[in-house]
Amino acid sequence: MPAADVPLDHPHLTTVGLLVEAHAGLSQSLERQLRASSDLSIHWFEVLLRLARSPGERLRMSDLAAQTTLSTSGLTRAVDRLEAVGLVRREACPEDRRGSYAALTEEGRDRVDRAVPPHLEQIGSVLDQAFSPAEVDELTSLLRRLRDAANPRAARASDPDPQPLGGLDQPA
Amino acid sequence: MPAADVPLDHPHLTTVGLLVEAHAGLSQSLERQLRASSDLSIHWFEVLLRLARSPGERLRMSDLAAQTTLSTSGLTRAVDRLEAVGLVRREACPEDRRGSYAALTEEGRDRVDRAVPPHLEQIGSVLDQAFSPAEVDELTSLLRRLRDAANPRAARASDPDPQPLGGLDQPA
DNA sequence: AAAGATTGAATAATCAATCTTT
DNA sequence: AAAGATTGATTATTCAATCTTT
Repeated sequence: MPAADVPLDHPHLTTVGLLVEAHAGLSQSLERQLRASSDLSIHWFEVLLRLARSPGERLRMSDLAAQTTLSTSGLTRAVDRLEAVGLVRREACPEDRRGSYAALTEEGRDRVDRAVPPHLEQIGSVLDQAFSPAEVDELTSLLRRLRDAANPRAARASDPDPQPLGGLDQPA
Repeated sequence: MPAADVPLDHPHLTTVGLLVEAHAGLSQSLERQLRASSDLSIHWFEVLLRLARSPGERLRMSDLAAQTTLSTSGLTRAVDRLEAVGLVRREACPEDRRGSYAALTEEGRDRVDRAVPPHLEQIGSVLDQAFSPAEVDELTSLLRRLRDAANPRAARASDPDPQPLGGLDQPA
């Protein structure tokens, strides 16, 4: 017999369920858009964007892995494929010869540059449909705190400047 | 040369990035917990939970697919595996013989019942660490609207009772 | 011996094609 | 012919093991 006291409809299960559904829905819709406009998967776009934002448009393999959803081996394969189509190039790492950089090629940079505007348009259309600008900010702030609580590692890996809130002085 | 006017750091990219990171971080942490306490993957748990919440503890394959992140073929394989370990059973569908039900077995029901409490504890510990109760409600409401905007199909598939906010009368 | 990165083997997810029933 | 579900082939992801450098 089903245990009557197991809270199958606890609100926290709903919260997590909605996070999963929101993520899945948005990912699918963005993937479709990126595929159609720029022939990129959402994962490829994510990798290229992270590189484009990094100094020298390159990043150590392990740092790049920490900034994406991929394991280090998963990232190795992804970069293999990106390299095979000429969007990314591996570069040797002079100061630590164990290491390796993934660097954007000119073609890779070009592809992100062209992919970003229609991508932003799509994101904007979803967010504008659902929220006021203030609510987008509110959502962003809540998601950042959730991310920090659930995944302290990624919190450090990305977000070079967490929150320009002022007031917190010396970096310790 | 890098196009100077491409907004690589547009706030909307950050919002989406945080959604992805929050989802990945929470999923990983919940997966670890479920694996350790109940030997279930987060996907299996999700499937079993959806079934446990459904009338008769069963659901048509396609409805179940619509409520999860899986495609119909992905769900077929997942149910194959769940059936192989005895947590789910397929049942014929009398009123439409093309169809098929996935139904919880007694053992399956037992597994969810035992998995839910420690799972809720883990979710609670993350949410309580990051938010006040009012903020959890705020986040939930924002996520629901985002989900509805990004994925109208899932919005209908799950959530039998969207929001007990009152005021909106006839279902039309 | 530990860190950075890669590889082999195993697992899981998808698309397109197929089969049955409506 | 369309809907529900499954299967074959392909692709992607992970874990554990390996190799090189520190």
